[in-house]
Amino acid sequence: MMATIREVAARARVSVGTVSNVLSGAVPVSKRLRERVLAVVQELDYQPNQLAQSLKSRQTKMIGMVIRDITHPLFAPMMRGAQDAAWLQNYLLVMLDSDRQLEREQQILAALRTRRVDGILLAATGIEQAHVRAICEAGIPVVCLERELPGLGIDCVIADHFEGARKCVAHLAACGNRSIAFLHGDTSDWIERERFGGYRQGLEDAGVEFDQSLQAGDHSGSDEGYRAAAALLDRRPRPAAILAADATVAAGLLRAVRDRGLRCPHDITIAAFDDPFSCDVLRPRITAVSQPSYHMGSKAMEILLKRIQDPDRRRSTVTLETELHVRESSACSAAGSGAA
Amino acid sequence: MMATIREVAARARVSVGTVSNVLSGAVPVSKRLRERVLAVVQELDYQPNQLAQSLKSRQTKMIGMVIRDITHPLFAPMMRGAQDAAWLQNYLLVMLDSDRQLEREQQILAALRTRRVDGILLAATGIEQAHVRAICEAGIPVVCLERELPGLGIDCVIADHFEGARKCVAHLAACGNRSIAFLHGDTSDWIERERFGGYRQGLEDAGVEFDQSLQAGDHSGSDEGYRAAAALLDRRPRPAAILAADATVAAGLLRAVRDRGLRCPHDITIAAFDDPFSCDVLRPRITAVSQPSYHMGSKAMEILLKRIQDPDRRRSTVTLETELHVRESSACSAAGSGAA
DNA sequence: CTGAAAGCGCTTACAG
DNA sequence: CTGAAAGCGCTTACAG
Repeated sequence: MMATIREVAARARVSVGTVSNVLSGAVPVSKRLRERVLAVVQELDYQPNQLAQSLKSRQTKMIGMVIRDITHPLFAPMMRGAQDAAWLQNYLLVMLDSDRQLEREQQILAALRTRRVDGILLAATGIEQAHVRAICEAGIPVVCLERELPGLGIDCVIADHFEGARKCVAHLAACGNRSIAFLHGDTSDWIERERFGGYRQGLEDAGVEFDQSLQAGDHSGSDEGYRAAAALLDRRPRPAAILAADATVAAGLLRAVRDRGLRCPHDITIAAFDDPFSCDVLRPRITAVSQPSYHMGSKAMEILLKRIQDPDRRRSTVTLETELHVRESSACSAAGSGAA
Repeated sequence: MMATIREVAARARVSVGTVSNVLSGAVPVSKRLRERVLAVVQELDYQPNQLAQSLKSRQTKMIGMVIRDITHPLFAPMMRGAQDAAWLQNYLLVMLDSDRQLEREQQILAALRTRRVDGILLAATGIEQAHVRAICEAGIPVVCLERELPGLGIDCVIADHFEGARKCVAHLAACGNRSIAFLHGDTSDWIERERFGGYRQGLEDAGVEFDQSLQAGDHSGSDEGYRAAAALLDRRPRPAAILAADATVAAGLLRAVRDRGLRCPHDITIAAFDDPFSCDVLRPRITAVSQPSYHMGSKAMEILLKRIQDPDRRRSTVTLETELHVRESSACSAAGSGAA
């Protein structure tokens, strides 16, 4: 169906080597032959078979990106960033969705390996598992997104959750909120712990004493968040502000606020991580600390491509700043009612 | 770095053919040799090079899916559906995002072609362009999602927008709404015209005369929707219900409703296409006619794989039913206040 | 400048 | 059952 280099060569009455030389440009070819070859290429709509090229050159110019959950809004910009950075250097980014299933993730990694992708970007789940180790040991460069990986000696790109939380608390405090509660998500997660650490730092910076009774929750999930938020909201005196540690508990928080007929920010100030409600039509819009997803994706790709160039490069972890989006849910005169 | 079949053969003291036979299972191999081979395979963590396999077998077991805008919520379930259907038949689905840029789409298609994917799923933009034709002529099976393609003779999977609109209007009418307005999106788009057609059919079914003054708008976009919706809302008497033709004008509609302090569904009933605000925390939740994205993806993949098996198969267009999600924005006693 | 040949890592008839 | 050989579609020294 598709023309091969041999057919092109035959039709142009040259050797296949010459066709290859014309196309690659690596070796000079006389104008006469070059034009004859190009004419035939055009005529046959010849496209070199990259499989064969890759077999020789030992590179596929293809990067795989494994996404834990393609429906999660965090990842769309990340994929964009990675893809844009890949194009700049003539790599094709292929995206795979593991749907939070470890087994699928494993199959995907195996499939990428057997197809000899030049590198892999991991925004996945089971990143500490043996199958990732196998990939690394097979010599395929890997860059991990979102969290650091212990032991595998691979590059990572993460967001500065600690500092993000600190900045957010500073903002809340600057608005005059003294009793600032923390609505926990999954407390066993590194990211959550960083955020909590930054929260405490923020309190300290603001000269507010940490109050154990202003903490609630220890699991992710909208219902979990709802229950924990209810406990905080029903406390007397009610906290002035609540910082939700992840998007799922923030959703629960919002429901709890509404169920009580509380108005935000009038009765309660709210902020959350991960910009949970990208939904523009929601009112009030929620103040959020978001990860720089696009930048994380592009940065990770840049690092990956550098490592492909130079496998002995020093391993690095890049920490990128989060962004604080001040919106109506924490509006106050001190900070401006900044609707972005 | 990665072991080759030759190294395995040498180490197991057999021929490469024998290794291949053991691994493929196509030809019986004595137990003794098989075990020796498998032991070495294990020891070296040998993974066959799919590039070489594909070169021989002329199939890559890889399907490419081109997505117009990976950030658009419509596509996530579609990708999931396609991926699940692909795995079932041992194909790897790779997803590519064209970011609504025709040039990028073109590059992606070229990249997929040169990598000899076995088939392509298209949820793209410039599908009438020459570069798609080139793909088809190169003999790569293509299935198109969302809308039919003229002339190329390829399979398509689309949603029944006409019937979706008709059902929705039937619901609105059953709730007692007589004056049902239509907020147009991009009137040059086939999908929009289908929806409008279904709307008119629905009115007719309900015995309501079509009223030209209950139409507004002719472009997509939140601001465009806002303006057109404002015109409808400021009309006296105000329409009882408004059906928004796409997600962007629906967003504008919502803003216009709020700006006027109108309460929904008390003052006005609202419904929209494409389930625009997946955002669970939005109140009221909006009644919506959604495309069966997951099913569209899986169906398209099934058709594609069938065509790969049998290139001479009869061309088909599959039309799938939309889903009507009745929610608070159109709550009424007649239809139940059905929060799904 | 141009062509013949070897080789990338596999699979698959074909002998033995 | 097993191995030697040809071939998938390319690229790249190496002669000429």
